[in-house]
Amino acid sequence: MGKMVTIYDIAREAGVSPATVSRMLTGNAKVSEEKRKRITELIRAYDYKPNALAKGLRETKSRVIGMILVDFVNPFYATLLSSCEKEARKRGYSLIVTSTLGDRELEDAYLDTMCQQRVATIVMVGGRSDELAPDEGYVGHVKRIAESVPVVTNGYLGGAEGCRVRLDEEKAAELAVEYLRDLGHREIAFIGGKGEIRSTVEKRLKYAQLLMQNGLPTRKEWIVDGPGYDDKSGYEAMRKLLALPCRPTAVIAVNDFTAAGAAHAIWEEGLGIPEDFSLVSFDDTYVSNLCRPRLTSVSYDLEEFASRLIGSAVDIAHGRKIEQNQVVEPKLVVRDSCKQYGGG
Amino acid sequence: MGKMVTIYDIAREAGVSPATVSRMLTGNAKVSEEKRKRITELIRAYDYKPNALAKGLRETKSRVIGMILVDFVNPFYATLLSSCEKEARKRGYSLIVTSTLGDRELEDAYLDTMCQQRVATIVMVGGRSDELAPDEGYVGHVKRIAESVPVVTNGYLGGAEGCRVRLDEEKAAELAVEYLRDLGHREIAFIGGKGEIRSTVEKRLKYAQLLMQNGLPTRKEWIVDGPGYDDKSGYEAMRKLLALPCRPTAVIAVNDFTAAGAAHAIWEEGLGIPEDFSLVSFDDTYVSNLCRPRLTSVSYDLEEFASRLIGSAVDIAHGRKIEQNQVVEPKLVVRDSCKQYGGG
DNA sequence: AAGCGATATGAAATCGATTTCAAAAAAATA
DNA sequence: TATTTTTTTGAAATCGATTTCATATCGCTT
Repeated sequence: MGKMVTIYDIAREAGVSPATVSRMLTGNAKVSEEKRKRITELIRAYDYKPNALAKGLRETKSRVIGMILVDFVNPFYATLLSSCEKEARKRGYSLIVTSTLGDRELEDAYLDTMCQQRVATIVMVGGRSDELAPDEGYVGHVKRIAESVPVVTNGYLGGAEGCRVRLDEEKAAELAVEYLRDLGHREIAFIGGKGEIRSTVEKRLKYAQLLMQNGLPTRKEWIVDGPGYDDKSGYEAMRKLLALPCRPTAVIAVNDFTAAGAAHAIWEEGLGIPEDFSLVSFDDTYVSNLCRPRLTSVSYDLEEFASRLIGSAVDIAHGRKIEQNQVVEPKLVVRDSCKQYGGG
Repeated sequence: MGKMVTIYDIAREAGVSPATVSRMLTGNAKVSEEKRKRITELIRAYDYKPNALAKGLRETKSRVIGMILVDFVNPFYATLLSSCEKEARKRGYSLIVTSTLGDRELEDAYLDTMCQQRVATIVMVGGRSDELAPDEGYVGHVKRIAESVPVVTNGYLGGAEGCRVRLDEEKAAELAVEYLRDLGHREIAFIGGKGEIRSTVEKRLKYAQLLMQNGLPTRKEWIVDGPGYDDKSGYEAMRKLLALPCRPTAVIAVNDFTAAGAAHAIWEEGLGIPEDFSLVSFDDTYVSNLCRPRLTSVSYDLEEFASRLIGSAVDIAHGRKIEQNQVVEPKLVVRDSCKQYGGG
C-alpha cells in the first residue's frame, strides 16, 4: 500500500507549519483566509485523510464506540444494531461490534479488546450484565473495565461509571396480560425461554403477579420454559401446553420466534389462531408480520432505545452530564392473533 | 476516566526499558526468564492494556477490518456479519461495521471513514460494487480508496488492489430451475426485486437461459420484479402472477422474504403450497424454516463465505499471497414447498 | 587469559496528529 | 509615530508502542 499523505506533507507543500494545518482541520483556532484556501486546495488535491489512530492516541480516546450484543441474527438485536449504527454515525462515531452468543469468556475477552482499542464508550446489551444475578467475578470485571472506559448497558451496572438504559419489561408484560384480560381471557399461559435472563424473569414475574391481582386462575403448568429462544423452543413449549388436560385459551410468548413456533404446534394439532388460541408475543420484529395471522406483539421503539444508548455513550465520552437511569416504555401493536374470548 | 497504565509504567516498575517490555509482549525478541517473570507479574498486577492506537500508529495499520454491508436486519447479511465477526476474532481482528441501506453517498463517506480509521482491509458485500454496472464515479472512488486500503468484495473490484469473493448466482439459479424441471414443472415464473442488482440479474438471466435450453415455455409476464426485497414486494409480485390468464405452476423467488410474501398471496387466493404452486427461494435464511410449509431454498454456506472474505482480508493485510478470484458454490436445501407436477 | 561470536538490553527515533508556549505579525490605541 | 493589544503562526513536546542501532553481557573457544 502506498504511503499515505500526512499533515506534514500538506504543511510542507503549503509552506506552513503542521500546526496550522491541524488548526484548520480541527477548527480549534483561527487560520488566515489565504492559507486556509491554499491548505484546503492541497487536501483535496492530495486526497489527504487524517489518521484517526494518531488523533486518537493524542487525545487518549478514539471516536469509536464498542458494542457488545448477544446475537446479530436475532432481528431484535439486528434492528437495534442498525439503529445504533445510524445514531453513532450521526454523531461522528463508528461502531466496533461483537456478538457473544452468551459466551461469558468471550464477553470478558471482548471487554478487554475494546478497552485496548481505546473505544470512547462500551455499549452492552444483553449478555451477562443482563442476567438476573450476575456473579461476583463478572461484576468485578465490569467495574474494573469501567475504570478505564465508561459503560452503557441495559443490565446491571454495579456502580461502575456509565449509565443504564433499561426496557420496561414489567410494563410490557402488563400490556400483554391486560390486553388478553380485556378480551375476556381468563386462562392465560406464558412461554419463556432458557435461563434466568432478566428480561424473561421480569416478564414472567409480572405475568404471575397480574394474574393474581386480577383474580385469574394461576397454574404452574401454564408457565413453560422452552430450551431456548427460537421457534423450536416455542414449538416444544406449546406442545406441552397442548398436552395439558386443562388448556389455556391464550398464550403469551417471550418473543416472536417462540410465538411462531407455538403457532406451528397449534396448527399441527388442527387448531387455529385466533379461533382456538389467542397469541401475544414480545419484541415486534418483522417476524410478527411474517406470520399468518400476523402476531399481536408488544413493541419497543428501538430507534428510541438506540438513540438513548448511543446518545448517552457519546455524552459520557464528552464529559457531559447524563441521566443515570433511563427507561424505554413499550407499547402494544395489535394485529390478528387474538380475539375476544367466547365472543365473535 | 483514570489514566491508563502504559508500557513505561511497567518498565519503570520492573526496572527495565520500555523496549524490553515491548519485546516481551510482541515476542519479537528474547527476554531473559528473570525479567520476563517480573514483567508478566506487573502486567497482571496493574491490569495493563496495550494501547492499540499507539500500536496501530507505529505499524501504520490497525488490527481492525472495516465491513460495509447493505443491511444488518436482513438475516442473510446478519448471519454473514455474525460469521465474519467470528472469523475476524479467530484471527485477532476486530470489526468496524456500517450498513448503507443502498445509500451511495453513505457508502462513499464510509469508505473514507474507514480509510481514516486505517483499517487493515475493507470488506464490502452488496451495495454499489454489487450493481450490474457501477458508474464511473464509483469505480474511481474505490480505486482511489484501494490505493491506501485493500478491498475485498463480492462485487466489482475494478482492478483495485484486493480480491473478489463472489457467490455463484448462476449456479444457484440452475439448482432452482433444474430441481423444478426434474419435478416435471414446465411453467416456471421468476420473482425478482428492485433495481439492477447483480445477484438478481445474474439469476434472472440464467433462469431465462435455462428455460430456453430445456425447451420450457418462456413468457415475459412470468418474470416479475417487486418494488423491493421484502415480503410485501413478493406479495405484490405474486398477485400479478395470480392475475395472469396463464398461471405458472412453479415460482422461483429471489429471496426468502419475497417467497414468504408470495406464499401469503397464494393463501389469500385460497390456494395451497405445494399443492397448487411449487415455490423455491434463495438464501436459505431462518425465514425459510419459519414458513409453513418450510421453503425449499438455495443455500450458500455463509461460514465459508465469511471465512473466505475475512481470511483474504487478513492475508492481504499481512502481505500474503491470495487467490484473486474466489467463488462460493450454492447447494439446494429441499424442504416442503415443492411437489411433483401432476404426480402424487 | 585473551578474543570471538551470540544474546540480551537500553537509548533514541519513529508513527501522525494536537497543543502549549513563545514569538512574530497585524491591528488598535494613544 | 510609538506603543499596546490582539491575532496568526511555528517550534517542539506529547500521546504509547515498536524498532533500529549500538553497547553491554555472557559463554565459549583456543
